[in-house]
Amino acid sequence: MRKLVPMARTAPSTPVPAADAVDVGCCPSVVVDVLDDEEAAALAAGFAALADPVRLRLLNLVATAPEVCSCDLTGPLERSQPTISHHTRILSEVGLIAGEKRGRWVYWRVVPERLSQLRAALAPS
Amino acid sequence: MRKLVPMARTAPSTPVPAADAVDVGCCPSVVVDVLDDEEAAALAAGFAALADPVRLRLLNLVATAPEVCSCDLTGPLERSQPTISHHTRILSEVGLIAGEKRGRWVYWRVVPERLSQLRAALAPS
DNA sequence: CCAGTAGATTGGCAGGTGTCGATGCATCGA
DNA sequence: TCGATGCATCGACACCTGCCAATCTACTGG
Repeated sequence: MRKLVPMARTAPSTPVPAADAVDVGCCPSVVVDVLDDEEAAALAAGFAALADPVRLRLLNLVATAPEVCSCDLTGPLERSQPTISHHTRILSEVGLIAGEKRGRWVYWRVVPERLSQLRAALAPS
Repeated sequence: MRKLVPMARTAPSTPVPAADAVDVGCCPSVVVDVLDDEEAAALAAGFAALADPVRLRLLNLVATAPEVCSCDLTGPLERSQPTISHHTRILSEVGLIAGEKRGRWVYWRVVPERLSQLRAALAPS
């Protein structure tokens, strides 16, 4: 710890008096709220799903079309079918995409609400 | 591949005609643009920095105060000093926080512009 | 100059992650 | 009914990541 600071700064013991009370009720923000361990873990899980280039491009492909079949992902993403299945699974487990099986194929679409939640977590207000 | 679709859907070959031309020039969006490998990798690196509960809470502590000393992070985050140093390094390497050394201490603050960039990548428009 | 302190670095370990080939399961067409 | 196909699962491998103890570096105060 330090004894004296060369510049005046707010005490870390009182970061922001009562900002968590203004919480919308659905999406805590990293910037304005005070995160506890659970909230941080939940948000981290969401961002972890976005922390891979292949998954980001997969999400991108699904987002820029009404819906996309799994079979149309292996080509553009240049990954094997099991790998694509692995990534769609991860994205769907955190609720970023949702799949519907029709016949032999699975069609994916984005879940914009989930995307908005993660985006709100980075919002300054 | 499939021969016939049970429901009409847009061809994957033309996801969105010319959306990348409307790019702001600074922040590609997963939802509206067409991501290439480099853009996806850059974004993924940013989200990877947010994909850890300890780092999220660290960012949270720094964001909810004008600036925070490293020595004031080990306590709330309940991690050793090398681990805190490890996390501040990762967050600063992706530009989410910036540190300034004053005397024996390093004071951290958030870089809101970088946060906005990542947030914009999740924006629907 | 020297002892004390804040922070960075190193080394090592345990667990997680991305990838693919092989295989299993369900569905469709013939 | 049977072969073909789209997708999920499994097993294995290489790599990455979070963590800490020990150590190093830079700065302060005496």
